[in-house]
Amino acid sequence: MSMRVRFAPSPTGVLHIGGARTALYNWLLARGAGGTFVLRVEDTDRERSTPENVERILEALRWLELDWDEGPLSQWERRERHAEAAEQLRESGHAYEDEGALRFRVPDEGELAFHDVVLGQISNPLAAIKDFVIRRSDGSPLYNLAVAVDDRDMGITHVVRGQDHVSNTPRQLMILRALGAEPPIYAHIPLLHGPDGKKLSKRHGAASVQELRDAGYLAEALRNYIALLGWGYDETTTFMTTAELIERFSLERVSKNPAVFDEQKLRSMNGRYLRELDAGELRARLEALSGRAVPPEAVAISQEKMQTLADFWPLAGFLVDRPSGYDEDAWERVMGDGAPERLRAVREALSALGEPFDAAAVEGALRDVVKRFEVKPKDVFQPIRVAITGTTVSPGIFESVAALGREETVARIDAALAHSA
RNA sequence: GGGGGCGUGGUCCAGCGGUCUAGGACAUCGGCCUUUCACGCCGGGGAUCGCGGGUUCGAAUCCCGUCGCCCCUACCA
Repeated sequence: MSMRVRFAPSPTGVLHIGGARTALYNWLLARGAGGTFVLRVEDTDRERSTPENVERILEALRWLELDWDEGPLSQWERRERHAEAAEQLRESGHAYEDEGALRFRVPDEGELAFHDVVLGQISNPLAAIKDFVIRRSDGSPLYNLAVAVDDRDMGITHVVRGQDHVSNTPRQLMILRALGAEPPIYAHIPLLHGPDGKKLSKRHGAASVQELRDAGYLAEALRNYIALLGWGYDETTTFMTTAELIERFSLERVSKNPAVFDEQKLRSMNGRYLRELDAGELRARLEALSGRAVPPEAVAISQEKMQTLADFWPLAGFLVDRPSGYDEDAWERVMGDGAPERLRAVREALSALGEPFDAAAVEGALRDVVKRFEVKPKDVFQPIRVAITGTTVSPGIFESVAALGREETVARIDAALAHSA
């Protein structure tokens, strides 16, 4: 029997990080074993389970590059099967009618034990589980029934889901057993918390893959980071390609305790992925995210300084648009005594510069000015930086000036000079 | 209340009875580099492994208790 794992997101239209990690673990498991990764929707809430919401989830999964082999089967298509199973359970005496709803009968005593791949042996006294509703009075199925029936019908062999479902497992096991079905292998992975120890939510900043994508994170970096949230390969490995992740991932090594999502670490890892990207590829991604054309030189001089694609704009956006104004703080600090005079000298030097107007030539001209005025390099460079970018933070000044071009640089210096007057 | 699960520096992960004076990453601090910010490199601080017992020559690692946190206990998923 080949492995079949399934991911069943809650179709709220937003793929939360926790859900993304669950999907990733399922996907890694299936890919690593040459098995099948399938999707399905089992949320019976009509408000949530809309085609639009489901499509948004699928988009997020596609962006993460977690391809699936089938599905998702919509909840509504399987309604018949759920109804049949409920009826079967009623007829066999495993369930009974209670004020219109159908309840599953749980024995008053006894013990239900099962093996969990990450948690080990888990045992529950049945006395602690009340008879539970499996079909509402309006005839619609409830979660525990739907899951059990779907797992059976789809031949699911491995169920990897959040630890909040541990307590539901005995109920699903009882339904499966009453239906005469073979139970799958269960693995419950730890939950994700925000920095305050509470369940991760929007209050904690970016909490969905859609938000992370828009914030300029790379899918491959996110996969790497998320994989490490509850799993580790060995003592020292942090960076792994997706191929390595697939090869090395195993449920047995998944941690048992809840993890806290730390965007700073994601940023740091993303920065490294960004730096290792081919410049052309990075440019393509910047353009895809922003929908704007990005000059190759702008990418080249800012690549080593960004951590996310969004960082590009404050860093090198001055090469695309003329800054709308000057950062007040920066202006104060840099445009003090003598700065205008030095800027004028820079202006003349650059104007007089021959071709090619490249970083090396610009450096020569600017260092001449430094020498002539007998000041520190930054006394010349920082005013230029503020003049052309509006701030004190930018890529290297020679590269920046060369990338901007003589004409535009001079124009911006003139504008700054006018502003200081 | 009942049931279940978890507990290693601020965060994530490693550690599975001795090689642990507990390792790596992020964060933090200091230094180098230097035109800013980063990157990179070097170095530092920070954990009596929740706490208390026990087993053992020896425990972060095994056992018991205790405390804390989380989950389920819905005609939510």
